[in-house]
Order: sequence, then structure tokens, then C-alpha cells
Amino acid sequence: MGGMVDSTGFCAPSTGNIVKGNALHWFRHGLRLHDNPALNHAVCRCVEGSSASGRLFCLFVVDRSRFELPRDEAHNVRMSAARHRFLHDCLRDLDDSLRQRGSRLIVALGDPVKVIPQLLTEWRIGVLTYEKDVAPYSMERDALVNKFAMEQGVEVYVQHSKTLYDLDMLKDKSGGRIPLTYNGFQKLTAQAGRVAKPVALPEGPIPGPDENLISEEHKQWIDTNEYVANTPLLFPGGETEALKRLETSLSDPKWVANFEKPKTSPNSLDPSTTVLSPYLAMGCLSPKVFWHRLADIYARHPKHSVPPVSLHGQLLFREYFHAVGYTTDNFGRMEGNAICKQIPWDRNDELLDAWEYSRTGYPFIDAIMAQLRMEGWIHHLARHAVACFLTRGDLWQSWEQGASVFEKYLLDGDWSLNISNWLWLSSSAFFYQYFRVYSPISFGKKTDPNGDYIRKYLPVLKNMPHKYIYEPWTAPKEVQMRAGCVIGKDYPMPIVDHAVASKQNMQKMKVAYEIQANRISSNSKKKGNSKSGDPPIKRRRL
DNA sequence: CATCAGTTGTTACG
DNA sequence: CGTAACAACTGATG
Ligand SMILES: Cc1cc2nc3c(=O)[nH]c(=O)nc-3n(C[C@H](O)[C@H](O)[C@H](O)COP(=O)(O)OP(=O)(O)OC[C@H]3O[C@@H](n4cnc5c(N)ncnc54)[C@H](O)[C@@H]3O)c2cc1C
Repeated sequence: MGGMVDSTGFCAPSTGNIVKGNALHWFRHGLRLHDNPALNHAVCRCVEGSSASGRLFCLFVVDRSRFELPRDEAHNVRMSAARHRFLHDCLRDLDDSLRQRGSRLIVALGDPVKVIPQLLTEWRIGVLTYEKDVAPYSMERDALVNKFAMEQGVEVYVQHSKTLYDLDMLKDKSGGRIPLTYNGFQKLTAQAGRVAKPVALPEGPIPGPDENLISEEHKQWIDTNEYVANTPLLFPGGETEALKRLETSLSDPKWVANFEKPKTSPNSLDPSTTVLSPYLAMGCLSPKVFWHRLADIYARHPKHSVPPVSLHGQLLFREYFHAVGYTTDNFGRMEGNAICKQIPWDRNDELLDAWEYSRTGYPFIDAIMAQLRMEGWIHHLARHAVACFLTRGDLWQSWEQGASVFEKYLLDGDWSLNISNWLWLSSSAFFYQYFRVYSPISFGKKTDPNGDYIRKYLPVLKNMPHKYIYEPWTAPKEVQMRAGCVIGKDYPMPIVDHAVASKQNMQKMKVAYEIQANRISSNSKKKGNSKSGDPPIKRRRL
């Protein structure tokens, strides 16, 4: 029990006690041993140092206040049980892999800003290493930890291994302003040169911590089975699983070479894309490894697809959105976000709940949300359909609300990517053709005319004839009775008339865009320099 | 200032 | 099944 932290504050360290060769690698994302430059640095430090007594402490800090317990079914849980399970899988897998090298993972509970300083002192750490993370919460937290470490004379070593390129380098290369189009961004990456090769973890044993550092809390957390029980095991977490899934995804080189994202199906019964996203989000898979494996396949298939539709193109979208998220103030919200259209969304919790809990009365939408809640992954175009429906298409609710629901359930929930895509779908940034609206009835029919996807995720409709399954309220009463699903009783009536609402919303978008265009032109008249000191942008009501 | 391209819209009509 | 009409946006480019 010796090494446990009691989170009551930190004790003053005795600086002289630092052991240079002692390294603490702090896992947050980047939950892998391959292509993990910060971890490599820590390993090298403790095996090579002239102080032969160096040890590597691999740590993950579980901050329960950030993601509540999975049993808590309360409305405001931040992470679904499936997300918990995924994280738990990741940590167990890391622990297993580290044990094969004679080390182990240590799990501590508490607020990292308190826990890390305590452990730096207690374990007499000489160097702290971790992967850079650009979400605002992480940046704030890391700044506090860095400050403490510096004061104590602990070296801090940080690497941008979450992305293909170092985001600070892209930021500098673009003069601080990442282009606001995908094409422009592609040119920037072309200037930035080739994607670097991944780095391998040094061979050989890693000198780990003493067994007595393993606390009861740690054991309870890492050994628990409670996450495994109630969630389907479609996508087990962890680096091992990630590398396995990479191999299966690449096993058909023709499929890889011909991949065109817009042609993949949102409602197939098995995923039509790789589902590597959860592994990339948690860092179980290195994007550089994925990138170079694709490049190898492209080299052997000269007629391969190209960005934006190719798989390389998908990774570039990911890169693009991370870069924009990193360099845009207030990126996670509408107010004060310079690249976000200011749109007077409504706030109606009944509509929002109906959307989240599959009660909109549109089977395609409700089935997608059911898959999201149960399995934690939905296809990109399925995300389009439900995001459009919630925002500019039908319900006129804020994309911020939608993003936080997604964040709760998505195994691949990733701050910059989630926000960026919600901005895109709501026509708030990146994409402005708001007159292109997905139909909650027609869109799914193209790839699943029989409605098998709906039958799978909304069993109450499983006997509805295909003719009516996308709009069951149009089925004659007898048909509903025979199908065992009476609309208004067993399954809700539509909460909104899509034909009417989408037309109205299109007009509201037009007005919101006009107001913004006028305000910007009058602003720039007032002060020639629009860059400095933007006035706070106020929410407007129509 | 005009033109063009933009991963992934829908519906009606021939 | 392919194509035009629908209503008409933006950022980049010249
Ligand atoms: C409203 C909305 C919210 C989203 N939120 C997230 C999120 O929180 N986390 C997330 O990873 N993706 C998010 N996406 C993007 C995209 O839907 C998923 O990345 C993709 O569906 C993951 O499936 P895949 O791994 O099979 O993708 P593949 O088609 O196999 O693509 C390979 C990889 O490229 C990356 N990628 C693909 N598309 C995108 C994209 N549009 N934006 C960014 N990266 C992309 C992913 O890392 C993905 O794993 C969101 C999309 C929408 C419309």
C-alpha cells in the first residue's frame, strides 16, 4: 500500500532527492507502446543513464470526477459504460504488455493536478514524459503539472504523437492561421513534407517499480469486471486489439486502394469502414503507422483512390480538424468562436431527449441513436443524418448539445474531431451549403431499402413491411396491428414534420447568415483591422 | 469583383 | 437510370 496518494494536498519535496534516471511516463491518451516517442525517451533515460538505478514508472490517473461511475444512470453521466469498458480494456492491455517487459502500469485515482506532483516527489522522478494533448481541459491541466515539475527541477518531455505532424510546426508554417478549407490544409501538409516514420520501443527489459507501490485502489480498478458484464464486446479496447484490427482492415488491399468514403454505407449491419477510430482516439494505434501501411498498399496499386475520399484522405481530415481545434479560441462553443456562424438555436430539452433516446418517430434516426447508445460507434454518414436532424435540418437545437451527447457515447469521442464535425454538419463552419438537407426518410433507403438496419436496432419495428418501415405512421391501422407495432402506442408519432421544419429552418439559416454578413461588414468598416479585439458576439433571437 | 469548387441532398421528370 | 431544378452558401483565386 506504501505508494498510494491520499489526495489531501501535496507535501513539499526535497529537491536534492531527485534520482536522475527515474522516469515517470504519464499515459493519458497515447495508450500504446509502439510509436510512442515520449515513452521511448523515458525508457532510454532509465536504462542508459550513468545512474544505473533508474526506474520507469508508467502511470495512468483515473479522475472519477471527470467521468462518473458507469452505474450512475443519471442523465448527466459523462461517459457511457461502453466507454468505461473501452478505457479499462486499454489499461489492462497496457499492463499486460508492460509486464512482458518486466514492468507494469500503475493506476492512481484522483485529480492529476494533485496526484502527479505527489508522485513526482514520492518516487524521486528526474524526468516526466507524456504525449501532447490539445483539448482545452488537457492543456490547462498539463500547464499546472508542468509548472510544478519545473519548480522542482524535474525535466518535462512532451511529444506530439497523436497526429501525423507536430501541430506546433503546422501552426508556425501557416503563420498561426490554419487554412479554413481542406484543400488549403492539404497544401500546408504538402509543404510540411512527408509524414515521419513511426519509432519503435527499444528492445529489452524495462526496470519497473516495486510491487509494494501497487495500491488496493489500483488493484480494484484494474481487476474489476464490472465494465465487461453489461456491454457488448464488439470493439474491445487496447493496443493489441488495435494492431489486430489494423491487420484485418488492410487484409484486402484492393478494398483499401479503392476506398471511397462517400460510397460506404451508413446502415449496413456490419461496419462498412475500418472502425479504427476508437483506437486512434485513445492512441492505441499510431496514425503514422496507419498512414505508412496505407502508403505501402498505394505503392503497389497505382490506381488507388486519393484524398479527400481515400483512407489517406480520412487521416488528413483528422489532422486538419486537430490542427484547427488547436489554433482556434473557444473552438468548443459558438459564442466567441471566430470561425463559427452565430445561429439562434432553440433550447428544448424534450426534443433533445427524444433525439438522444430514440423517440423522434423517424425510425432511421432512432435506430442510429440506438446503435450509438448500445455500441458506441456509428458510421460517418449516420452521424451526418442524426446531426443534421438535430440542428439545421429538423429540431433546430444547438450543435453544442449534440456534441456533448456524442461525447458521452462515442468510443472514438475526440474533442477536436467531434466539435469540427458538428460545426460542419450544422453549417456553422467548413461547410455552408445549408440547403442540402438529409431526409430522415429517404437517405437510409438508398443503401438499405428493406430496412434491416432499423429492424436490428429498433426491434419493435421488426415486422413492419419494408414499404412503411421508414415512415411507419403512413401504414394503415391493420398493417400496424399485424406488425405488432401501433404508431402512437408502441412507437411514437414523428415529433416534427420534416417537410415543413426543414423548409422553415432553411429560411432561418438564410437569415442568420445574412445578419452575420452584415455585422462583419459593418465591423470592418468601423475598425479597419478586424483581427484584433473582436467584440464579444452576442446571441440573437429571431 | 467574378468565378469556381466544394467527400457524403432531394425530388421530379424524362 | 441519369439529369436538371431546387435555393443559393462560402473561401480561395485571379
Ligand atoms: C457529428 C459528427 C461527430 C463526429 N465525432 C467524431 C469523434 O468524436 N471522433 C472521431 O474520431 N470521429 C468523429 N467523427 C468523424 C467520423 O465520423 C469518424 O471518424 C468515422 O466514422 C470513424 O469510423 P472509421 O474509423 O471506420 O473511419 P474510416 O473511414 O475508416 O477512416 C479512418 C480514420 O480517419 C479518421 N476520420 C475519418 N473521417 C473523419 C472525419 N470526418 N473527421 C475526423 N477524422 C476522421 C478517423 O480517425 C478514422 O478512424 C464525427 C463525425 C460527425 C459527422
